[in-house]
Amino acid sequence: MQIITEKDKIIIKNPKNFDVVQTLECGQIFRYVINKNQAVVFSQNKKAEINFSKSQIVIETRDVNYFYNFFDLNTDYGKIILKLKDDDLLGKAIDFGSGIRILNNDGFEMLISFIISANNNIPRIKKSIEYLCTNFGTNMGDYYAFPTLPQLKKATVDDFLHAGLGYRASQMFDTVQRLTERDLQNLKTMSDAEKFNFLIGLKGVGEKVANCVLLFGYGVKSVFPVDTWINKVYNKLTNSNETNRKKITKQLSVKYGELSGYAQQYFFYYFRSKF
DNA sequence: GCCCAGGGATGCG
DNA sequence: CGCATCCATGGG
Repeated sequence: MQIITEKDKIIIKNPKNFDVVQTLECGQIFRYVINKNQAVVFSQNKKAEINFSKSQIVIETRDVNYFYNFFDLNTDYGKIILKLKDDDLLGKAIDFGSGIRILNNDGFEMLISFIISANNNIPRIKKSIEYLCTNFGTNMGDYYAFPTLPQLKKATVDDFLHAGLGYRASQMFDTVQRLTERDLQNLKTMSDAEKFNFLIGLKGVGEKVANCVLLFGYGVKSVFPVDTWINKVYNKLTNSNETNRKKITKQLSVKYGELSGYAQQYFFYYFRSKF
């Protein structure tokens, strides 16, 4: 595929391993709208409008550099797929979702989003996040930005309840109040293990949520988040009835190593779509 | 009414 | 440690 960048536009001709719908609907992002051959995607305070067809993807945005990296356009997914495709379990999932790319999203936005995601469903997660944006994020004119940490510190437990967080409201309040902007800066310089340990120390963050934040918010591809779907996948593929997600997480991340995050997304998208 | 959703916190042994 | 139970909320 050929990538051409202009002042406020990224043009991708003959896209390979880049399917806009698959990339947006594989569960890694909650702020987007798809309408036929168009999509709008939000990250932090930024927006990108996308027109796509089989032969071309055009991304229009005021933040070309940001979204070039956001859509991971420096990564060769053909190579990744080549390494993973031999795997006995993964072949079909990759055939089904070969256009998935793992977005380089914002760490704080992923942290808040995936705290909300715990024991929740995607439509409701989207609603809650939308509520937080419109009530605490900056008005950008035709949309609201994702709230910054200082903005979200103004939210009360009741606000989080109104956002539909349920029992996660108090956890969210605790974490938002405790987090400092220095923490967010420090996170960027920590090792992967240090990041993980810091994250699971926060209320509402366990192993799965921490791994999602690492994978989608900090570009750590060696983690394998195990949710209810991956749990089902694992049991189906191994013909078992394992419920210990820690065991599953360890086994799968050992099996797929540095490519765990990619493998996880192919599995998740395939099984959630088909079953 | 029951079961489920991109699970985590808590308590108990 | 490992394990069971509980947790708001909305949709099917």
